[in-house]
Amino acid sequence: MDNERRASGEPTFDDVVRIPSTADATWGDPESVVGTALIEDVARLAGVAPITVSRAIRQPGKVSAEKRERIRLAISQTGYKTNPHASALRSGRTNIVLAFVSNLFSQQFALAVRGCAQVLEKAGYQFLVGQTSYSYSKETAIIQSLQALKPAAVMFTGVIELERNRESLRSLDIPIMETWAYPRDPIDLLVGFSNTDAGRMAANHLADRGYRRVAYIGRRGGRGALRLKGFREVCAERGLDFKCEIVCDEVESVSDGRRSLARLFDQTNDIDAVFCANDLLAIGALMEARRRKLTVPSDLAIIGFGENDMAGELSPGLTTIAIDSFALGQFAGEMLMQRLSGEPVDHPARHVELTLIERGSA
Amino acid sequence: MDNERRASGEPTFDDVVRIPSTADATWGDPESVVGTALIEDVARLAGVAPITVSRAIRQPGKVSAEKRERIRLAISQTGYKTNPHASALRSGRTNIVLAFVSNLFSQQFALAVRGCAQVLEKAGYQFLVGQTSYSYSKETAIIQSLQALKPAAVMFTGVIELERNRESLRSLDIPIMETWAYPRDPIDLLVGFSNTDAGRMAANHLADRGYRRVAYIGRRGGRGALRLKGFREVCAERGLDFKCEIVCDEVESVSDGRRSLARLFDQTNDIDAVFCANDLLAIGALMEARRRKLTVPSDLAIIGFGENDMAGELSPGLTTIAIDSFALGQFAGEMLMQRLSGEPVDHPARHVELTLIERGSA
DNA sequence: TTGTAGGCGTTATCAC
DNA sequence: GTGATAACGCCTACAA
Repeated sequence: MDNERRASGEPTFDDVVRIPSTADATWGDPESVVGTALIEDVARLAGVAPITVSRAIRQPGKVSAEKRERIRLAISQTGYKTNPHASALRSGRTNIVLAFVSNLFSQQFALAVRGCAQVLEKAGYQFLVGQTSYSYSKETAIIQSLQALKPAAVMFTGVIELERNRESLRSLDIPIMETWAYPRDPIDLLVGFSNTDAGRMAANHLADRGYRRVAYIGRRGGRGALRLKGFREVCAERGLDFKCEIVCDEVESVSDGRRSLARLFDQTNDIDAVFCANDLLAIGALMEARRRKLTVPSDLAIIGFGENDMAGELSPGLTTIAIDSFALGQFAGEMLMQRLSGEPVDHPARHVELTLIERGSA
Repeated sequence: MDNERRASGEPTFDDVVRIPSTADATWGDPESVVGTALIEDVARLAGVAPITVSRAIRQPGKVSAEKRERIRLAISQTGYKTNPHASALRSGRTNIVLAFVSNLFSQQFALAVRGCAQVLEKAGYQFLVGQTSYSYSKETAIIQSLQALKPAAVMFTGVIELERNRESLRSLDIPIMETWAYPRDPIDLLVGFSNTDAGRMAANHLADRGYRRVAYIGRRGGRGALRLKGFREVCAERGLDFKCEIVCDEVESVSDGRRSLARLFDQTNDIDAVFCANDLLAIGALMEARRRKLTVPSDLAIIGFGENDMAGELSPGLTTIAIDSFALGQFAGEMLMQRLSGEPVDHPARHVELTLIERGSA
């Protein structure tokens, strides 16, 4: 039959694995049931009032062990699940933690989100991710909607720049986590690093290696601007000749980096090193340099930022400034957990280390 | 001051851009207000009953133009936002669409999610993403929670294998989108492609190019198994010698591919081509081949799947089987929109094309 | 086209 | 430690 379908240009069906229900007792909770039980049903079955069931779930310590056990049984018999909307409406709380990334494409953000999710999901929170797409209007809309959505906490892979949004977030009165930068005045919690120092490290490294005529490729705004600021500071301090800045506002792909290096050479050939605001751009630049038969690093040195997992696999390997994004996410998760469980947070702003990884490219 | 901080080993603060509130009238809705207005407040201000406000929001056609205008004004004066939990509790509906990806790391999934989000957000839905982490137990837990969460629709970058989960999803009675495969019996809606055909295409291409001793690197389960099935079918049909399968259950990074090719050579040197279940693995294999001074494709041909954005940037370029993930996501979004707006969906299972992109590696 | 009445399922509050 | 009562904010059902 597949052969007939193929002959007529139709796709072959995939024989997707099906795992029958009988086999899944391993994963599901054994006694669960399809129907939609209410707290009242559980209460009746356990011979208690609904509120006691609610307490047994939220504050087990306040219910006698005997009733707690009866309720536990009744819950598993009925397959009862709390209705999160009813609960949220009455209590003003949910167990949802939201993370917003500017860009789902970034490996670094994905790692951080995963690290944070791992910590919070372990504690029973539901972790969901949204995109801000580098857009202020979308960020504003999202932050407006948080007021009514009542998440337990919110995390951003970035810092919030609009004062009004900062104010809105503060007034939510929930833990707010900012990351990926090191501002003086975070909204609430912070796990980040100094982008200025990242730029400084890049310039210092290039200066140490004897490069003198340098350029920058990256976004004009946000963190890119901070990295550039640090970079230029050190250029001035150490007498490097900052030749040129290539503004590249699409920074999500290798081809953006390749095109940017091409644009750079349209402007000048008189450079010996380039700092790329992230590793994807740097890898693209590396590719373009190779295409132009330039030897890296002797004809052109390239240094990146962010430790893409391909950085070490290329030849020459990409010299870059790494952060441990997964650990950053875990720290963020742990700090959020402290707030959520009412513990005092001694240091609401945590710094994570930048590490220069020297490979062949600079 | 920064210099002192640096001297003592402390990080430099980032001077993050701050955009004051006065400047953001451009982005926010001009008349919005901080406070938490209720539908009742809007109704009073507009001189109508609360239910009329509700109608003006949900079914504007059923409210006279004059009142609609008064209500619109009152809403913007009060900054009223519907409470989604109250709304969900009463109506059993939300405007949240959830997407679940097995792996936030994949460029392809990120593109698909973005395509889908773009369509649904335009229509006013809130689009959030969760991770299933290739885990059945987590997938099951997530699907259980959907019952109470009442999303407007759900999308998966994959198909659901556990019968019980398929049943749970069906009983939600909301649009369910599966993707990334082409099964005979999707749960509800499908935008996918034949993984079996992808494997067949790979084998046919290798056979056409004269390669005879082939191997496979990829996951044992899920779509990897389907691609392998198609690949082996054609190997048998065309007399290719299938030498070896390297099971690699971590498929998220280039280094996994590199290690897998090394493991392959531990088993046999007698191969001339390898099919990698995704491009990240294939790129890793390419790196490892280069490290071993093998010439690609004459010593070893490599073919991938999925069109990572670096595939075309390498040299030799990676020959791969591409799908347009962003378009897939958009199709999925459009199909979901049809269901959500009550239009009939003529073809609930849509097929997207596989395209063999021949570059240098095979 | 508009409005009235009532309840969605849970939990805060207060009383015992 | 336990329970009765009421209310969270909105929208369905029905009536006018």
